[in-house]
Amino acid sequence: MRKPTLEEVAAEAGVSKMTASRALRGASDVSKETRAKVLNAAERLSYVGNRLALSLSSQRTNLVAVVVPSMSNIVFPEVLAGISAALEGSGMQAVFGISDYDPAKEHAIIRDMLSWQPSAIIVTGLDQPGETARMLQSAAIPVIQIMDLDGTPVDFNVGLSHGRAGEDMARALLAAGRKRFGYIGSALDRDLRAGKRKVGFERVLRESGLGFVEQQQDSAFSSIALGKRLTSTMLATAPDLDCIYYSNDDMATGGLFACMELGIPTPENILIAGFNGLDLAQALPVRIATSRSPRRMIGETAGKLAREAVTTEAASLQKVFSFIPEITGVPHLQ
Amino acid sequence: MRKPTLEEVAAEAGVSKMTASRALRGASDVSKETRAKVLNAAERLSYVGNRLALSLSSQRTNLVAVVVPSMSNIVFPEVLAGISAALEGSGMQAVFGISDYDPAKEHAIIRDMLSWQPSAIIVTGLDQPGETARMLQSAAIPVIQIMDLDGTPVDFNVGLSHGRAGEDMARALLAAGRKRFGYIGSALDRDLRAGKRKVGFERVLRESGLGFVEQQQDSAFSSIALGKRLTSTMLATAPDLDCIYYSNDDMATGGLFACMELGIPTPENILIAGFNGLDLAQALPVRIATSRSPRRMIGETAGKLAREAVTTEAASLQKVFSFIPEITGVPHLQ
DNA sequence: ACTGTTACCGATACCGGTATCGATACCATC
DNA sequence: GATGGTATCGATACCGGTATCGGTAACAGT
Repeated sequence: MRKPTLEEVAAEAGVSKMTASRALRGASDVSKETRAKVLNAAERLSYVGNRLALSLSSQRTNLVAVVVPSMSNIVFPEVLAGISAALEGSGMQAVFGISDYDPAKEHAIIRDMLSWQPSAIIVTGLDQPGETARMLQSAAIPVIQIMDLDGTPVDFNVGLSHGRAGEDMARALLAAGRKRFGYIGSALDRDLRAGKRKVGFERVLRESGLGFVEQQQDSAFSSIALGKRLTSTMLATAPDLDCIYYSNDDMATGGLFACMELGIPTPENILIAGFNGLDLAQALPVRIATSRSPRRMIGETAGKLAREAVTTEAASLQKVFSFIPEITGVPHLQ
Repeated sequence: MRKPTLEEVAAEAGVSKMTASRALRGASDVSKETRAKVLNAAERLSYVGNRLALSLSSQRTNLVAVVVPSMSNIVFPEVLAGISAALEGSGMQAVFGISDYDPAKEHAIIRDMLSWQPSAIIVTGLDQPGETARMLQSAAIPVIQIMDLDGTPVDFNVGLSHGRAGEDMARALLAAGRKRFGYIGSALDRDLRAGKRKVGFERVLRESGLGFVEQQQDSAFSSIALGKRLTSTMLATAPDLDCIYYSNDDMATGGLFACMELGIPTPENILIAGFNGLDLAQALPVRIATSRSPRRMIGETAGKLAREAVTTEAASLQKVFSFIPEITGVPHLQ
């Protein structure tokens, strides 16, 4: 009652294992009649090939390992969908792992993934600890680091500069005439990219002799509810802000909802600014300012790169793919 | 420059391959000194085991294949996160695939997944075509079908009755005094569970001698933007509705935003009802009615089940796990 | 009739691990 | 000193495929 093996299919078809293998793979050295016999036998036994054996034997898995930090907002699922779409039809398969923004867990997951001998690996960010980076390096497969560009990649790099994204947003908001800034973030110790955006933002503020008038941070991960709560708190103590920069759109959306409930006109009194350009942010009854991160595009690019990197000579491929997020929803730019 | 094999580690440590294998796995038949030598050698060569070989040899992969239809809203990512969390520390690894609500693609993906000889497989829904169901059956591994309960499971079943969820929502809305219902959905031909909710909802309406006064459907997949657009259209031709049932919370949220922009008071004039109980829906400045689907819980249950099913005798395990979504946001029930 | 091609197929050796069984050394026991 | 038990290790045979090379048959050319 076990699953049939190639050997059994071959026996059923009255040929050798090797011939059966060739027939099923559509190799050329098989006569039409033999091929038909084998295909037929495989059909009868409802044979499903064993990729463990295939991969062990052929020394290539066509697996692409993907490690992302989170699945709790829509950003990384969209990246995964992009990767998955780019891989479709190539015979390659993505395998996902979630690190929960935990470097130790990330290390363990990457190690685990590598033991499956993937043909390429896609990891989020550039800030892996040295030990992890070394492990990636010695894996002898294409390593594609995504989302972030601020740092030194192991190999390939697809993403955007979050420092620059923060700077650009700050410049846009200053150009829109805002002066009294608040910042609301969450889990910045773990979401390093959000931290980089904040640093970039602050840098530009300082250049104009400004800074954050008020800050609120929480160790929990970002969510609409958290953004709403922190915003209410902040506005209670600092009602004279004219702009709040959030760690991302989820938090910003919460901020907008808080303003709506408090009856504070946005963007007139307070301009809400986030990051990501989520569909949600686009559909909101009141637009918020945001930087559209090309998440899907990053995923697709990374997936395409994985395809190419396993077939093409690595040296001939572009190493860095840089995207610049478009800023939308800043009133006077519209 | 290839990756070192167990053989090489053994040579480095001056023992046989078999002894090295035992030492690395922490088996008992190895002296402390030998074990140390092997561990040391493995460390020096930065050896990473080859799970292909391990799994092929030991005949168990500890892989859990997971097939979901979509990654474009937060629902399935949350399910995946639940599965992933439940598997953590068990030595089992989840492998995800996305079917895009396409039965043919689903069949291909499942076939592909099965070729990796997973220890268990989790698929979404109960409505796989016969061919697919047969393939699952003959895989001789635990099959866990999630999300839906309305149908005949192959093996294990974790989810909720969407028909009943639709009925319950209809009853709640009727009890709240609503009478003129609209329905707005999307891609019902593909998202069968949304269709089942609609059917259940309509069944209850009919029992009260009612029905949908107006319907809007689109072949595109659900999104906030689509919900917003369809709602605007519907309210233009049928402004006298007092309740709109949506295929899910994304669509409903779009509906709410449309009402806000049109200045229609909700829930006073129009009660917006969705499905899922997304965090978003909870945080909205105006609450919408929704059924909280236990997505994370379904994922965790399925993951836990996968763990147990591979170690425990299948016959001794509960086959069906039924969840009943809680309805929130219906005014007079609060 | 003999040789050379071509088309097709099978035997064998892997891929990198683990299961299993047997071998060896050492010690205690009678 | 012979016997038996225990601890430790290695040889061998797989797991289920594929790569590689060699063999056979059929046919064409001379």
